Amino acid sequence: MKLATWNVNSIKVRLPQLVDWLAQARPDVLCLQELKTPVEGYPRAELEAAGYASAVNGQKTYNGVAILSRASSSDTLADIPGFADDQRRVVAATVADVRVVCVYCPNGQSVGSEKYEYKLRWFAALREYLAKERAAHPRLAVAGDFNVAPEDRDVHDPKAWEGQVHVSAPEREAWRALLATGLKDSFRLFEQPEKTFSWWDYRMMGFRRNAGLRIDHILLSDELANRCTSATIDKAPRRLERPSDHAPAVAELRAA
DNA sequence: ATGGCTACGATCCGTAGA
Repeated sequence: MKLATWNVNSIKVRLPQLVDWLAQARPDVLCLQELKTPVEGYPRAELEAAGYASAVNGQKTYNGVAILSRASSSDTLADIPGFADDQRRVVAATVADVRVVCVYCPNGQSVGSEKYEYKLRWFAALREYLAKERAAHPRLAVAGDFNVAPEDRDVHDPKAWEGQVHVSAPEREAWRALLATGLKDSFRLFEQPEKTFSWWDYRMMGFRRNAGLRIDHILLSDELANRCTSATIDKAPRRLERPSDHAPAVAELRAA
């Protein structure tokens, strides 16, 4: 099974690139973030024509997530149960024998801001929810835009970013608390090239300078981590005209 | 130089992203 995640920064703008990428990469499951459209505007028919079913949790203008799958999905769940939130950031579904949770974690704006406090509250709620998913599903994958660079090697310029949002100690602690529910960062199961990132600022020629962060992740329960044969970031879509500022992360699992 | 793009929905600027 090939699992992927991609923050597309508007599914309407990126639909042609998305359809091309699906045809070329042929993931079995793709988690999408920042759809920026309500479910009524979601291009379900176009993606069905491309061979993919969709579980969608949409919202006008902001946020919005979906799980695309070649096989049909079941037991779809929108949002974090019991966490009052008007931002559509989570959708979960079961595909074949794998429970998939797609997340668009809050940005946090700046350390100490109201949005930062929201980010930390949100991560605490996500952790409680994932602990339950993990207890119910030994084969669990959690994929998305986490808006956290877990370690300094996930940051192009750790000195410049020190203490900033995406790398601050409380955010990294919240990240480790997610892993402590029984999940592994698939990317770090393998030797990786240095300075591999998943997001680059649109400004200041961020991509050309490889001034990026690794903030898009695929977490796997132990059972799936044991089946994982590769974990990569596909930079090709970031090179296109009018790209998303994020690149897809991909993890491959061998059959059980 | 604390800006610089990009998307959106409101209008020709403000909000948000990271």
